[in-house]
Order: sequence, then structure tokens, then C-alpha cells
Amino acid sequence: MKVSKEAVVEHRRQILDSAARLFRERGFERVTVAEVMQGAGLTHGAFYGHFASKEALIAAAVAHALPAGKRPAQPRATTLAFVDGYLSPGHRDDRSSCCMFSSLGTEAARGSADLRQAMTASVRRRIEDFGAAAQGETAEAKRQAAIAAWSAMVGAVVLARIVDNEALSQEILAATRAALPLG
Amino acid sequence: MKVSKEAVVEHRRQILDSAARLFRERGFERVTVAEVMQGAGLTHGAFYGHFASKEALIAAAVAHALPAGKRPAQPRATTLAFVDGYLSPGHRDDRSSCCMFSSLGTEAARGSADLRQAMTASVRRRIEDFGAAAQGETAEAKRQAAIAAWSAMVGAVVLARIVDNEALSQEILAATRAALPLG
DNA sequence: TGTACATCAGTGAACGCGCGTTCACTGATGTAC
DNA sequence: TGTACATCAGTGAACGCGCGTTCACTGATGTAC
Repeated sequence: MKVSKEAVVEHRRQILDSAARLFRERGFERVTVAEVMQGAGLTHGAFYGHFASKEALIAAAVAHALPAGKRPAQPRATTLAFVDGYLSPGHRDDRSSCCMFSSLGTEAARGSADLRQAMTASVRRRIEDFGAAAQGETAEAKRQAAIAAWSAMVGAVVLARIVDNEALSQEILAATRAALPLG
Repeated sequence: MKVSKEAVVEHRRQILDSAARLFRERGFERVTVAEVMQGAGLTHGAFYGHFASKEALIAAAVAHALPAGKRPAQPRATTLAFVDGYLSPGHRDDRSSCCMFSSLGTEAARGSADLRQAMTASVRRRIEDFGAAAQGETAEAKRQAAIAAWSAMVGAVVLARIVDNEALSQEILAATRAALPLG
């Protein structure tokens, strides 16, 4: 049956939320269109009224889940709290709402141009956010430190999730945190 | 037709090499058993004489491609040359023989116990190799620096491959290299 | 050393299941009068 | 404001293709004598 305009917008949002959660949990390939729609409370047939293909959904869901656009500089304490949370066992184990770079990064590198564009925008923003809290005398030095910090954080969570030993996993998170060039 | 014992061993090696290359290029999911066998110069029917399942092949191929076991400490210059190569555009663009952590890391985190065990052994060995060249007064400080360095390297290549802008991609590699806590 | 035969790695057709995608149909929405 | 009707989001069955896996068969290997 037809549905109100507001419901259509809401359904689209629910599809994107469902997709973003499932993709993080299982990766792009191991999630079916039918599962995404079920998670949104709809049936699979309605999918192609919202998106042209599964590949288009992937790009849209990632863009939807990633913070985009500029925002005012956040206080140093906010950045440091984010960093601590990011390199915590809790974030490592949170597969359904965790960072998309650490959960989907290597798959995303093989993704569509739209997907990579959305993720590139997120990387730029992260570098800007971190730059304000990074060590360094000059703006270039701060930017360099921000990039190095973000690389290390993403890599640490990837490695901490692969490793099958809890002590080593936590050691990776803690050692990376300690070496971060942030204030 | 039956085949000599030497040929069987050689075929198994070719299957593993073919799988390791294709998995790196496209990820575990987008490679078919038939493609792996074709890459090894065989037909798909022979696959199940060598491996119990595709999942078993994944673990075996990664274990085969990853350096395993202890080896004598390598000179500092060797480690630094590896690091420079790892964070180079050439390695970033080399999808067929590159590091498996940067090409398959987020997929591997969802993989089988056997796969994760093989990758964990490789992480331990990398930390030991890097420890010898790392900054720090004590053994613990060196180990911590080695872990932070490896995390940053893996993360940097993941991000450098996602980003759709060549200048930003190279900046990620260079900034991470410059901040590495290695001697 | 030579011969007969059992073994078994490889071949290629086939199976069956799952998934992305399509489509005829339904019925609530929202517009024209 | 109320009514008739066109629109169109959602439903669920169906399609078709691809992929992991199986299997009867082939013929070279390698062993027993």
C-alpha cells in the first residue's frame, strides 16, 4: 500500500541505520538486502524503491553513518575522551556501532567511488578535529601528528580485533594509546 | 588421472599461492574456489582433494603467505628498509602481494579461529622484529614502541587505500612514517 | 627388470541453495473537483 | 468539507545467475610379483 511522505523518509532512514549496523557487524558481503530490509521493518521488495542497487546502499549507508561536513572546533578534552574510548576494549568489542574504518576499512578500499568519497570526507574531518589537540609547534606539525594518530588508532583496533589473545589485544590498544602524539 | 606425489605437493603450493594472491586483490568473499583453482592451473573439481572447504583454504592460504616461526634478529637497517617500503605508494598500490593485514585485516577480524591464530602468530613475530629497532630505554618501552609502530603502519596503508585523493593518500603515508617511534 | 593391476589426483558435469533483482498486485495516500 | 479517483510505497512470489560442493569417471602412478 501507499505510505505517507513522512513515512517514506522515515523508512529510508531505517534502511540506512539497519544497513550501517549490519555492515559493521558482518562486512558488506555477508549482509543480504533482505536482512537489511527486515532490520528496517520492511520486506525486501520495497528495497529498489529506495536504492538502485546493493552497491548504492553501501555508499549511502556509510555516508549516512559517518559524520560529514565541518563543525566547530571541539575542546581538547572532547578529543582525548574520544581517543580513550576508541582505544578501549569496549569499542573494540562493539561491532554494531563502532567506527567504520576499523570494521570495514579493507573492504572499503575496494569499494565504489561514491563509498570512497564519503570515507575520504570523514578522514579529512577527523584530521582537522585531531589537529587541534595534536602535539607540534607549527600547524603542519600538528596536522602531521593528527594523521599519524588517526592511522595508529585505526590500525590498533584492526589488529586488536584480529588477535585471538585477550592480553595481547589489550596490549596493542594500550601501547598505541601511550605512543599517540596527542597532547 | 593420478599424479605423482611431488606433483600433489606442488599443486597444493600453487593453490595456496593463487589463493593468497586473489584474496589480497579482492578479499575473501569475492574470490571463488574455481578462480583459485584456475590460477593454480587446475580445475575446480580437484579442490576438495586438497582442502575441506573454502573457509579452510582461507586459513591455510593466510598461514602459508605469512612468515611464521622465530627467526634470528635482523639488522636495524633491514627493519627500516621494510618500514620505508611498507609506507610507500608502491606497496599501497601493490594489491596482489602486499601485506595481508592492510589488505584483509577487517575481514580477518571476522574469520575463523584458525585464520586468527595464524595472523596472531604473525603479529607476535612482527612485534619482536620491530622491538630490536624501536626507540626506548627498556625492553618494555621498545616493545610498546614496536606495537605502536605496527598499528600505525597497518592503519596508514588502510587509510591511504581508502582515500580517493592521491595527495592526501601520500600525505597519510609520509606523516605516519615521520611519526614512527623507530630509531 | 618387466608386467599386471590397484590406487587415487584430477576432470567436468551436475546439484542445490542463496541472493540480487524484477514484477504484478494491493490498498492507503493525497489530490481534483 | 466531502467524494471519487489517480498515484505509488510496500508486498511477496518468482526469476536467474553464481557459487560451494559432490560425484562418476579417467588414466597416470606406483606397487606386487
